[in-house]
Amino acid sequence: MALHLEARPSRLPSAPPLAGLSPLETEAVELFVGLAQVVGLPKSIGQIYGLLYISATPLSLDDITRRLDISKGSASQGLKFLRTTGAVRLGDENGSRCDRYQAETGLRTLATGFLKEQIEPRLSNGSDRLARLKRLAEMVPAEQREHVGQRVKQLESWHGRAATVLPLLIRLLGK
Amino acid sequence: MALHLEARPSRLPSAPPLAGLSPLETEAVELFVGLAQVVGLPKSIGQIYGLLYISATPLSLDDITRRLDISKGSASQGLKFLRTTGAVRLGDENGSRCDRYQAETGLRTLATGFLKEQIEPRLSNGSDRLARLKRLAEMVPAEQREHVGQRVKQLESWHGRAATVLPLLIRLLGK
DNA sequence: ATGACTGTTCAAAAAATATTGAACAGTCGG
DNA sequence: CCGACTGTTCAATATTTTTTGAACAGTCAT
Repeated sequence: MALHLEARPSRLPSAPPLAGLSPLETEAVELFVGLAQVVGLPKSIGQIYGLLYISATPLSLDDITRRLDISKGSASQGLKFLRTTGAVRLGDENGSRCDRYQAETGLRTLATGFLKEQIEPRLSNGSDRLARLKRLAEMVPAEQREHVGQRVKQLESWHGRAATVLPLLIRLLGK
Repeated sequence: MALHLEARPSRLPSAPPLAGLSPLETEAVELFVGLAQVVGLPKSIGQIYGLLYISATPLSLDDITRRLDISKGSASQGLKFLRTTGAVRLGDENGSRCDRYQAETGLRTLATGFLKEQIEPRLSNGSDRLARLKRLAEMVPAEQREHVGQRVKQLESWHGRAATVLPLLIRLLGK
C-alpha cells in the first residue's frame, strides 16, 4: 500500500485519460479507485468495479477493456478477482454469447468476500506465528520472563479480540 | 499491498537473515511484519515495532539499525511514522543522551492512530468525490436516471454506515 | 572552535507490484 | 474442419513503493 511517510503535499494520483467514459462514469471510477487504494487493491480493480457499479447494464470483458482502456489481461484478472471475491457476478438478463458482468452491491457481501479472501488467510498465518512465539517465550532467561510473558498474553488477547470483533463488524455492516 | 491474483502456491516472504536477534525476537519481528502487511505498511515498520514490542527495555535508533540490520534512514523514517501514529513513544526511564523508544501497546491507541493517519484522510477525500458524483448524477439522461439515483443513494448510505461504524469499532477495541 | 555522536533528509538504487501483450485453449456457427 | 470470437495465462515490461547511503544539521563535552 502507499504509505505517506513523505512530506505534507501528499501527491494526488494525477487523473489519467479515461477516454471513453462520461463525466459521471469517470467520477465513479475514480471514486472506486480511491476506495481500492484504501483497502490495498490495484487500481485496475477499482476501475473495473467502479464502472460496473455505475453502469445501468451488465458489461462484457471487451466493453471494459475498451471503455477503461486497459489490457485484456488486466481486465480478465481483475474480473477473476472480483468474481471470486463475490463483488461481481454474471448479468441476470444474459442473452448474448459472451459473459456480461454486473456489480454486486450489498455492503455485507462485499465486506465478507474481502475479509475472507484477503484478511483471513493472513490472520490464520499469524495464529501459527503466535503459537510458535508462545513456545519460544517459555525458554526465555528469567530476567525477561515476566515482561515477555505479559506481552505474549497481550497478543493472545488481541487475537481473541479480533476473532470476536470481525464477525460483529460484519453484522454491523448489516444486510 | 500485495494482492494474490496469482497462482495457488502463494509464495512466502522467505525469511531474511535477521542476524543479531534471538529466536524469540525473530519470531516477534516476523509476526509484526505479517501484521504490517495486513494493514499495508512497509516491512521495516513492522520489524521496528515488533522489536520494540518484545524488547524489555527501550531501544535507541542505533540499537534498532544494528539488530535489525536496516539502514539508519529506514529506521529513522519508520520511527517517525510510528511516533506520529502513536504506536511508539520515548522511553520512560530515559537517562542516557540519546533517544530511546518503547512500544505503545494499547490496542485502542494503535487502532485510533492508524485510522486517523491512514484511513481518515482518504475517506474524506472520498467524500469530496461523492459530492461531485451526486451533482453529475443529476444531469444524467432520463433513461438512466433511476438507476444512477439508486446507486448514488446507496453510496451515501455506505458513507453514513462507515461514519457510524468506525467510531463504534474503536469503542469495541476497548480500553 | 573541534571532533564525536545522534538523528533527519532526500536522491538514487533496489525490490515489490501491477500491467501489458502475445500465445494459447475453448466454443460456436457454418 | 475452419475461422472468428471470447477469455485465460504468464513472461516481459512498466510503474510504484521501499530502502539505502551519503550529505547535512544539531548537540554536547572538551
